[in-house]
Amino acid sequence: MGRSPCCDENGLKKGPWTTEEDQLLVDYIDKHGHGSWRALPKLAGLNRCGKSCRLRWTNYLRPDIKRGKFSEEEENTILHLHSILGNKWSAIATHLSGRTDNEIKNFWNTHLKKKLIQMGYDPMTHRPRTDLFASLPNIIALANLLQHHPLEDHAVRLQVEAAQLAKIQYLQFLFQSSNNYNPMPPTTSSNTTQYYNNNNTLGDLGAFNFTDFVKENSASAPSLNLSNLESQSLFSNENNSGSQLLHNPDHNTQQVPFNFQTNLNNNDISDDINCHKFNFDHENNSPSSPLNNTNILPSPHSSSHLLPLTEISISNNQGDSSSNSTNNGADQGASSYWPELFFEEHFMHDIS
DNA sequence: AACCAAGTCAACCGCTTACTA
DNA sequence: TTAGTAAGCGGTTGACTTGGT
Repeated sequence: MGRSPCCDENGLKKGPWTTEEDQLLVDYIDKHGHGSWRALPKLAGLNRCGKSCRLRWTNYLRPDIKRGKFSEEEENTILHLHSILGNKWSAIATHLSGRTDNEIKNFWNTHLKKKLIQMGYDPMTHRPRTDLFASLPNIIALANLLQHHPLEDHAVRLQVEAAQLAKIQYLQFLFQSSNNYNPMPPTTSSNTTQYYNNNNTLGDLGAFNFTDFVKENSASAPSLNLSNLESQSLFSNENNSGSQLLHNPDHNTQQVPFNFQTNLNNNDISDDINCHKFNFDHENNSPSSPLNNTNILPSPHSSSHLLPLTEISISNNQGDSSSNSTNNGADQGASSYWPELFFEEHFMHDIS
């Protein structure tokens, strides 16, 4: 496939558009429509490349563009859709009338991403961040707190939690580095849980004996006992509500966060997305998203402001052009099966 | 008032897919 | 089937703005 020639040639103008150029473009499109973008600049009397004209029109001059601050509702919608679609800005934009993909992308990068990070959540997976470096600001804040309010109960408790977090993080690191961790579903036929490397073979540790691990650690972590784990269905195929795993022998399906699992054979997934249960899972006490607890997400029944999600495809995106640079959030959510369960809130509380 | 750092956002770049001859 | 072109997309850049010192 050849690349379209770039506009550097012929000394075409680049950079910010003037009002005169805008007017020329608007006038031309009003009269003739855009037709071929490549041919448009000459016909419209613009010293720009067609691509530049198209961008200017679609991102700025189009009459149906809504400008100005994003409303709270729009913000919620973006968060909601991003948790499902990842960085599919154009797909997200189709559900926010008047907003362009570029605008949404900018808004995400400058506002929403930071917001999630500040709340301690990974903006790509929309899940609590479990890496030590992500927790570092909290630990530092804790240290400062202790300096100013030494030995307060709350501060002491936080300190203990921070120390435990560091320990757990170290454990996780050991497992991952030993196994070249790959989130194949753990086998449930016995208490021996096997972990696989990228070739779907056992990693260096071979079969990791979860039972032994639990026994060894249950003294310091009360929730780490098998009956607890079983009752919480962590290792059951049923009711994996906190982080649902899509079991599929061909390994092409992905784990989708927030209990979201769409029927891949169904083109219209709007019902799945709009009506899916995104709320905090009280039964298992396992929040799977920052949005669950904080009501940032619109409730499934109040999402009437969402346009139908009829064009969204959550198929295997391996061949998608957008996959060349960064994974979308849903993809990344699939990359950590049990460690994330392991670090669920009840675990963290008990282990501290 | 001047400087600097951080934030914002329009525009560009480079890639991909779709379409067509 | 192949190659060229058009258009769409997401990431990145850089000019501009804002706020702090």
